[in-house]
Amino acid sequence: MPELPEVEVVRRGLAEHVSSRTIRTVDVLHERAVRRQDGPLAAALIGRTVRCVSRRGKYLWLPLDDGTSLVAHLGMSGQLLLQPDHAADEKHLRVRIRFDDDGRELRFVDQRTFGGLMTAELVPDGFEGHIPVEIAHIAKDPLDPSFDDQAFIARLRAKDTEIKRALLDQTLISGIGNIYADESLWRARIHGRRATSGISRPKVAELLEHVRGVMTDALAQGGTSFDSLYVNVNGESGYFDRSLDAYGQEGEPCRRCAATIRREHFMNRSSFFCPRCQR
DNA sequence: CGGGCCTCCTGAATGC
DNA sequence: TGCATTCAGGAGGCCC
Repeated sequence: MPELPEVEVVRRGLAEHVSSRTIRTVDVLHERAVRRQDGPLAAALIGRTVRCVSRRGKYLWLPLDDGTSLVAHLGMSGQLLLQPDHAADEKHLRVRIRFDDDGRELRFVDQRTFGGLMTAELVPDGFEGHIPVEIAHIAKDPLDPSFDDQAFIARLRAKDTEIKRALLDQTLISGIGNIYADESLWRARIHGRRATSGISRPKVAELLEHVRGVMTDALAQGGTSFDSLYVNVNGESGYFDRSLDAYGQEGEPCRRCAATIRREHFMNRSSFFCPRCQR
């Protein structure tokens, strides 16, 4: 389940291996893997040179030499792999991109097909930088140096919703999924169903610091548990290697107070929390 | 307009 | 043992 830290690990791996390379062929093996695309993906990509690899929240994009970009979202089970041309196709290989050189090919592999690729024009984003127009509505993520803490705190407190819903709202703050939402709320000792409007500014600021803390911790572990040389990035294996305090810990003692971690249904998924620490 | 529910999908885990 | 059901969840779309 790739969230911001896992996607950042992928970004770093890709940046090292696909920057400055020119695309020669594109094979789409599963139509669903291409989203919101105007015309064939191949037509938009062949002959283009990759400048670098950027990320916002859970979205990745490769700026190209014609002012467009190749945008990727891993969804639930997506992987971007760099493989030798002769390597056997993965069972869920969806898109194959070969370059105009002897290096490895880029493969988009996705079992559940919740992820996808598309091309999008780059549009100016603030004072510097550009962003694909299709994801311009995605908020900055908390590891972005230009993330505005005070604006985030004000917007969150003005919302009429529950705090966990707000953390998962990618137009308010991006990069947080179910796992990091639960972990951040546990660290901040806040129940996910608390009303955003009822949480003080300092408490929201503290929660934001816990979001950054858990992501930074995960990124440090992700960096060591993945082999960046091969970019065999698998969100699930990284997640299982991580030590979690709340998510998936139903029935286990809370590491802080020893109360039993509980699980509740929330938004058609699960929430894990400590009933004593998180009132 | 915005909150919040529904849906897409496949394979592992669970139930009987 | 085997078949059927449940569960996992990111985010666009849609309803109210």
